[in-house]
Amino acid sequence: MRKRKTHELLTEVELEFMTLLWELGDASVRDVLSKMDKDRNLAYTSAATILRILEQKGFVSSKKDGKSLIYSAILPKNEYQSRLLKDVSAKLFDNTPAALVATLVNDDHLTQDALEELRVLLGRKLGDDSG
Amino acid sequence: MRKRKTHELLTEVELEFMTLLWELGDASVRDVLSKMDKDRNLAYTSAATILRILEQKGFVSSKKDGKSLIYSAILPKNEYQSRLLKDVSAKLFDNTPAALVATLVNDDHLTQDALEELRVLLGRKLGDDSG
DNA sequence: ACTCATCTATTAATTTACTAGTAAGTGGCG
DNA sequence: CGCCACTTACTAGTAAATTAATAGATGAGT
Repeated sequence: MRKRKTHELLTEVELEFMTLLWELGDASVRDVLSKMDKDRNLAYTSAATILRILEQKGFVSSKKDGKSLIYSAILPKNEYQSRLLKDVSAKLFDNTPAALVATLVNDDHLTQDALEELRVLLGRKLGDDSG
Repeated sequence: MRKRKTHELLTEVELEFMTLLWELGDASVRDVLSKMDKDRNLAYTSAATILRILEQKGFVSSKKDGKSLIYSAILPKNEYQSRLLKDVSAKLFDNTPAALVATLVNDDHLTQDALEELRVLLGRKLGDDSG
């Protein structure tokens, strides 16, 4: 038997929908569909199903408005960002976030400006720029 | 129809096996099994299946040694680390790695030492900029 | 109130992931 | 050689993820 999933992480499609909800705030099925790429071509009922599943899993809530449901995210985006990074850090970076950042920094995806931004951020976190 | 997967990212169990292979270097099915937690209780044939699948997907290679196969990782760990972070950055941080790091840094999972480590790292990167 | 467009809920089909059993093959050793 | 422990290959079964069709409910306009 496989272990029962705990629903702490979003699946691919669930993340796609949550991203839209995070941007939209409150949104109906129709709203979410409208915000998708046209070439996504997802059936209305499919979108409705995904949103219902997200609600079952506790990621979003819904309230009735006329005959339709208005969904909104319960799980905040920044909280999920933290959660995922924690998972990635544990699974692939030996629980050493510094190693994770090192990979990013050394991977020349970062512009000089981004690096500067990070230094400012770190400086603030470390208290001041001395020592 | 669903889109066919491209096999660029590892599944949960595949990552578990790759992690062991990265540590072991060359390894037989038996070797990998031995390195697992005892309470994992995975059948020998299950492990053999996972490794064969990893080979089909091109993540590992194998060579015959006596009657058994010796597997070794083709995909280097650091390359996969980069690949995954790129994916996470794109899907959840708007392709802005600095935002990703900001989340980590602000999440007080980081010890003071880890923060120091990061500053050193950044200093080095910002120091030897040549352009 | 009736119609109808639109919505939700249920069900189903397909694919992938994971696990393991069965069968078939092979090397080593008496 | 012939046995046997062990290995790989094949097959199957279950669960989760994704998509969508069908059926049932309901609000809005006439």
